[in-house]
Amino acid sequence: MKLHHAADPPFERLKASCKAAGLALTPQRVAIYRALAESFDHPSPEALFDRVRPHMPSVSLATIYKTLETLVSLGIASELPATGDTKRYDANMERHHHLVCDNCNAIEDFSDSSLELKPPRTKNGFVARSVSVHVHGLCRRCSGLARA
Amino acid sequence: MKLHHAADPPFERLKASCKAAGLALTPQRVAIYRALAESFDHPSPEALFDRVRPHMPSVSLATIYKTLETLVSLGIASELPATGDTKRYDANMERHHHLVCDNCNAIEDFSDSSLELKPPRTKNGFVARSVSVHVHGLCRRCSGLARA
DNA sequence: GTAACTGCAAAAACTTTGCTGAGTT
DNA sequence: AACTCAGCAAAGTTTTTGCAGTTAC
Repeated sequence: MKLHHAADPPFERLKASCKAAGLALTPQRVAIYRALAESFDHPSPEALFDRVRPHMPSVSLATIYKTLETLVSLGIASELPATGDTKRYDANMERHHHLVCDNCNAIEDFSDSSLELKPPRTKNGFVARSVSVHVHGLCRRCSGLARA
Repeated sequence: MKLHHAADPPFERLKASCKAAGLALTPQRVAIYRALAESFDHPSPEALFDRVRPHMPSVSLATIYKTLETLVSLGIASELPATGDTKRYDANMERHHHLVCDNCNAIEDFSDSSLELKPPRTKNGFVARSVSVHVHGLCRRCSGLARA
């Protein structure tokens, strides 16, 4: 199946971003960005590695790290503030917030108009640019386990 | 000077928590918790190590790590969600939010009634317990540098 | 006195870097 | 053809672990 045609938003987005920055559009970047864009659990580099490998067995973990850094610098992915041992990434650049499981460290997106915030502003010399909300608690699975 | 008398809230808090949990009140725990409670920049383990060492030259970094984990399990400190290479801790357990500098990774506390949030609730199987807000931007120093 | 804790050093886990052959433009 | 990039392996950080002597209770 042919996936790299025009109606492939992640591919087009990556292509445009690379072109604008003068970077090569390599198969690794395509595969890694696609895997990230299709993930909704904010994967660690290692998790992304495991998802890309089936499609591209030769890929290396070092390339995952380098590529994630590249995607962040292109502005099409971000590193999430997270607790725990590894970095976590997200390709969803729209405004959204996070549900963080304090037990298993899973992170899911959510949007909630009751949590809409006033626009960032200046505070005490600090120049605000964006706001993110973390709701901590227990995810469905862990809260179920806790009850069992 | 005598610091361990009754009018020493951090010491009393730690003492009570240790007693309740059946843990020993060691000089290391006292020094580390005190250093954390007196810090307002959400130090990394390494930074805390540097602050404790002048008072207790024999302390080891491994003890800092173990003690921070203990303080979190006692509920008198927390690990912050953070980007970057190291963990960050906070002994301020009151509701407050964070200003995160995207340039130097400094984290400062702030409270703002305009950011007061509705109480946590259940969402899609997720059981919410607390909410934290991260305002990203540039701290006074970095925004000043950016302008210079 | 007993149980728990610290410091040390080694190990493990995570991330970055330098280099060379290969791929993109 | 020039330049950039991926993969490998080694190095660098950060964090955890095991153990023996020491300390708190």
